[in-house]
Amino acid sequence: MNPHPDTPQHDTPPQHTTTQARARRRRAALLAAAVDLLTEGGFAAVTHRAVAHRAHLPLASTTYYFTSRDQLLAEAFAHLVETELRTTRDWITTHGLTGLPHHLATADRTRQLGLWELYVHAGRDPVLQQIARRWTDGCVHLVADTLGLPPTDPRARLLYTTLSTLWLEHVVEQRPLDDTRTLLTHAIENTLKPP
Amino acid sequence: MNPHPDTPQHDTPPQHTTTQARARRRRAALLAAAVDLLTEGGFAAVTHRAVAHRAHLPLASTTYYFTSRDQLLAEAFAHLVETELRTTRDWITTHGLTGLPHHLATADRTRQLGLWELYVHAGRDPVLQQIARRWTDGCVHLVADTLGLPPTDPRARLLYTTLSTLWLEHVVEQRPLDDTRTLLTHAIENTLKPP
DNA sequence: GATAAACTAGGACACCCGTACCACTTCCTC
DNA sequence: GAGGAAGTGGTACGGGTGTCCTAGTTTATC
Repeated sequence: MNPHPDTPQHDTPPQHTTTQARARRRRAALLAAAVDLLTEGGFAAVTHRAVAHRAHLPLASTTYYFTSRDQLLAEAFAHLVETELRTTRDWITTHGLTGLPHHLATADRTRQLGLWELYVHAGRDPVLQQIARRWTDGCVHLVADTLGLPPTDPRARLLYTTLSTLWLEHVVEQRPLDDTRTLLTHAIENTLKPP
Repeated sequence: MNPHPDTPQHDTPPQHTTTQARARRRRAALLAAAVDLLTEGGFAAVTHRAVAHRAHLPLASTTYYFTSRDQLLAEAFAHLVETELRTTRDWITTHGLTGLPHHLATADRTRQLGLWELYVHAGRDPVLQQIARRWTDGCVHLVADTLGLPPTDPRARLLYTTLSTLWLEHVVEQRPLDDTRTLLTHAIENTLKPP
């Protein structure tokens, strides 16, 4: 939460931290800045200069710690996916699947937009594509766990497809939340009832 | 299909066409070029220069016929949506819903990617957002018609959510087509069987 | 303490971008 | 036919981009 996690101290160089630790912190700061920019302004907002400026680091640090912008984006995507999976898992375990619409309503919309933006972009980049698959698999696994089904159960897979679209539509089109809620309960009933 | 629909003829100006018709053709050529570029290289590929070059027209023509790049993108999106809806409707009426995976397999993947890319981007632009809503509504309507349901039937809405995700995943993640097929048949059975 | 390695910081390069400008030609209206 | 509007095409401007280069500083290893 420190806004200046590693501002260079020209006058008083750090003493009780090794430079390696400092470098690690800087790299993490750059990554966090990239994620933030991605969620705020979308894909095009993640530029070397913007990232460096956000992290309070010189421009060249971005090319030093990341070989290219693509690599930076890939790592940012992976980071975002992991964070989002963990957050959603926590939320579901305490509130259940039916509470998801409320989660959608309270969550940061631009953040979700950035995630989806990168997801679609993954269709044009093999590296990102692999992360996108991990994302889908993680979500399906999450749904299966919540329903007490094996991860390969097609019912979990199907319910996730509905969940996914409802989520995407909520983020992109900003449809009324009540419709999403009723549709979701419909879907859950459908997948569990007809044995 | 003519690669040079309106190449300027410096030496022999057109005679049997008025300039207004020529201008209309030029505008359409620019729009088509924008759609092509969008589907090929994604969002960032649609630049004034690239569009003009693709349409074999001078750079300034893009700013003459479109007030800004945003307007050009919006019109390209609308055009793409309309075309895609019509194409899919034709396909479904002749092959049925269960044949959709085959349609996905044969359709131009990059084109679909461009469509989704723009769809997600619509979350950041109110004008595009409206087009995105029209797209979803059109798809739901299409599904409802095929199933013989009223357009407001939640079952059509739900089936579309599954369809949508399967489609998106196929385009982005390139999952094996067989899984998509079996999941789709599952979903169709689920939505129609359990009254 | 010397030497190599890692890191920092600023600037520069070449490129592409959206858009504006300006002569020029062609068409439509009176 | 005259004059204004519409359309055409080449170019310039200011700005932002990814990446590279280089000189300086700090740290780790011998």
